[in-house]
Amino acid sequence: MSPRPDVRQRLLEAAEELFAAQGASATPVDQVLGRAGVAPATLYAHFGSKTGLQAAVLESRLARWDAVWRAAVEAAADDRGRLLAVFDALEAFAGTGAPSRWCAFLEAAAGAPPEDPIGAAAVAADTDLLRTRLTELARPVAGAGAAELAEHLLVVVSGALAMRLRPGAEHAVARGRAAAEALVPRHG
Amino acid sequence: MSPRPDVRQRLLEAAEELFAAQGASATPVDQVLGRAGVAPATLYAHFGSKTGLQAAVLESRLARWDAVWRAAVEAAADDRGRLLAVFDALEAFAGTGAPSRWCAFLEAAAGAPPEDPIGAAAVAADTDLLRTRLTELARPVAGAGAAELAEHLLVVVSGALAMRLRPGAEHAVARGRAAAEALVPRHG
DNA sequence: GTCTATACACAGATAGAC
DNA sequence: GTCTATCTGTGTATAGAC
Repeated sequence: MSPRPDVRQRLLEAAEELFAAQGASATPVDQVLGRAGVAPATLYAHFGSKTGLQAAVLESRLARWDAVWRAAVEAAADDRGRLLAVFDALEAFAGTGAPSRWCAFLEAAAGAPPEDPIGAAAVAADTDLLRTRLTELARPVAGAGAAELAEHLLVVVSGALAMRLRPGAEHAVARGRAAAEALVPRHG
Repeated sequence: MSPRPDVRQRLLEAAEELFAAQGASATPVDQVLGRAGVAPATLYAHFGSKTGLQAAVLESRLARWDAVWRAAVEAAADDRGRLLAVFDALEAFAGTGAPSRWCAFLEAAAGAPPEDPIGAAAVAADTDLLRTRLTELARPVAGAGAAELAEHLLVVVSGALAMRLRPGAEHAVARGRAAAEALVPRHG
């Protein structure tokens, strides 16, 4: 019960907020340190480098996204609703934690060179989760066409995330959902 | 007829290639100078700042994209083809100039803070062109539903661009086109 | 208009004490 | 484990000569 508990956790939270809001590459380490109230050496003792910190943030973020999406699926009423629940999850996820500019995984991929292991791994894990779960959820709706429908929805979800970079970012998820609804057949 | 003509143009071309391949924020000015074979002071005499250079690059790039897209529309056979020609244009555009990692306009928006005038203006101009022309082209296909269909396609196009950041980037445009084809009715 | 040389700022990371 | 203080590299931009 020291007056400064869970330094690692505080660093993670500070970094996640700032990285989400501004982008990781646009966020100096000093700013994370300032918000967490921690000294530089401590950060490097825990995470080794800024990249290590970023990897830890993305890992934690992916776990949270996974949980939020799962909950949204469970809350949905029917097969079609469960498939489209990814958009409920996107909205719910924006509510948890700090506001984020756009997708942290795409941002990591965009901000780092293609061969960078951390950016590549993070976006690969995110993509894998999206593709796998969308395919599962599409099966009751589209049967043998599930993989194809899931692929189309993966494009639309990615598009909804990219739309957050365009003017009118507030409507990005709603626009994505509208496009997706036009894509998913009304009844299996 | 000096031995070093069109310094401005050479800077623009060098910057466009490097910015497209690596992202503007990840590209140091020195690298542009090296490729163009030009001294630092010359760049600042012409463009004022790195940001100014980036703005000039984006302007030139938008003009090229506009022309390529226009040509793709003219080459298409029917109304539906003209609407979907945006995907032909995306492929053709990737062929012109240097290879690019993903969309330079979205990259500018992602790499700069939201209030940054240059990133915001560039992505706004690009978005406006996409939305306006897609709506025009959707009219013969969807009539009164043109605006709505265009909005859906804007999401899909943005998604195709974002898919270039995910594993399997080579198939990004093809996947976008497949999703779009499922969205556009077969005959008006 | 273009060059050489350099100023200035800041970011990521470390040394060594406590 | 955490802190204070600092080192080092690099990036943008400019001064001043030609």
